[in-house]
Amino acid sequence: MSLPVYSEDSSPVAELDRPSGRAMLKGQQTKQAIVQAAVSMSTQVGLEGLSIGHLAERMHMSKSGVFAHFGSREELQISVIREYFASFEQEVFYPALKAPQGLPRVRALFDNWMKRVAVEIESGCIFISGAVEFDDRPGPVREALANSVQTWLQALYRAVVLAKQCGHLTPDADEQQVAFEIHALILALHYEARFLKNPGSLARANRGFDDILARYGVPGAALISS
Amino acid sequence: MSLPVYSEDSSPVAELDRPSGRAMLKGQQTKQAIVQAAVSMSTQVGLEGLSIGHLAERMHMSKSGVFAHFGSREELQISVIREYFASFEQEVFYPALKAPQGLPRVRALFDNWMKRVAVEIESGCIFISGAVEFDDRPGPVREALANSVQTWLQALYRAVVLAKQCGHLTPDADEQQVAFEIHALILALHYEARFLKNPGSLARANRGFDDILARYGVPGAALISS
DNA sequence: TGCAAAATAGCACGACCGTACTATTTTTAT
DNA sequence: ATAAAAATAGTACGGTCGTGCTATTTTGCA
Repeated sequence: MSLPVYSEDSSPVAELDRPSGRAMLKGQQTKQAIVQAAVSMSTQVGLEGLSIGHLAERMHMSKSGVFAHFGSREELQISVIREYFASFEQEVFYPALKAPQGLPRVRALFDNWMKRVAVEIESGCIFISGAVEFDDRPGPVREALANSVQTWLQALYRAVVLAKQCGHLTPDADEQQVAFEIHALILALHYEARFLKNPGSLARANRGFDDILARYGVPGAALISS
Repeated sequence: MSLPVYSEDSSPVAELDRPSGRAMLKGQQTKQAIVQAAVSMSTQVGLEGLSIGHLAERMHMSKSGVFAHFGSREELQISVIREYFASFEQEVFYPALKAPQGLPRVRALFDNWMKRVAVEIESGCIFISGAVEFDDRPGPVREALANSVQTWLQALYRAVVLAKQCGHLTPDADEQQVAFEIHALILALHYEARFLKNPGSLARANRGFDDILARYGVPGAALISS
């Protein structure tokens, strides 16, 4: 065995981390590949179920070879959370910024979120499984996880606030309430589709969102302004 | 050490299992006490985090002494689920049957559920943590868990159906949708209060329920009929 | 009261885990 | 090409876990 093969992802990791400057060190490439495999494993078995031995096996590396990149299991878990959050941002948050402020953007955020969760019905979601695993287990892992989730929920909340400021929502609409109910729909979808395998959950989450807009949205407002 | 002391619960377990006949065997009492301690542990660390060693320690018994009552870890977990479900039934479901059919009963079910979850914000909920742990881990434990949850959600659903039949809900109300959204509120409350420690979650779940009734409920209907 | 049965304890095994320590190989820069 | 540095492998240790096996203790009934 000469050099570790990144069997997880045949596409080469971006050769350049920073566009200018020296190419990514070999170790950094490997680390990146390990983290990606670790994310993939964690979605299925959770951050607690993630084991360095299994990860090494999947990477065709030795346990100590993998371990050396992180120095501790906790650091590995935190790296997983960071990577997962980054992919979430790229997939859900940033694309929605192309939609105009107000309801269109809120809807884009929700739609992108739904698309991702629809996939995660099969693969699992670290933000949900991690929340259960680190409920009352204080420490840096819990902090990293909670920060990531809060950051995302705050972004959603701000989009709702903006929508109200645009006049897309009725003046009595409580932005925190709206964000809470959107989050609720996603959680129920994940629970009922992934665990209970109830059909129709996806449609119900979508319908729930439409109802929220029907309640708090100003009819046609999103078409006029902005 | 003469006989195991049930330090977990000083109140003696019901001396008579069946009202007539022989008193409960000593072993059955101990088993019952073990299961109760196991439920208490599982709510905090999950069904996967539950270890026979820790359980034995808490019971002031030997590992093998505890183990002998169940024969396997899986059987212990299933016993925990059964016990948890039974307590859920006693606390949430049955008391709500005293409320009249229709919206009052739906509201009673929700209120009792909320009361329980409010406590579980500190202690944890096996139906939620277990769902994440046994997402894609087939086997008898997953089955027992999913069956319990489905039974409860079905009961909630039937109460909604009844409410619509009573004329307490508008004809266009989708009973499955209503049940889904109620479940969603509970899940979001648990997530945001227990994991994120967001204040105000309880009020938002309550407000969400009121909004559901405002949308689908026939105003004053619950006061007139039944 | 004594005896069979049930309950509990004691002990050991094999598996898996994170991780420390050392040796070897590969990479990087001169 | 070579030496320093980085990356990876090898090995071992202590810990925890579920569980099988065998003793011992406790219980319940004749």
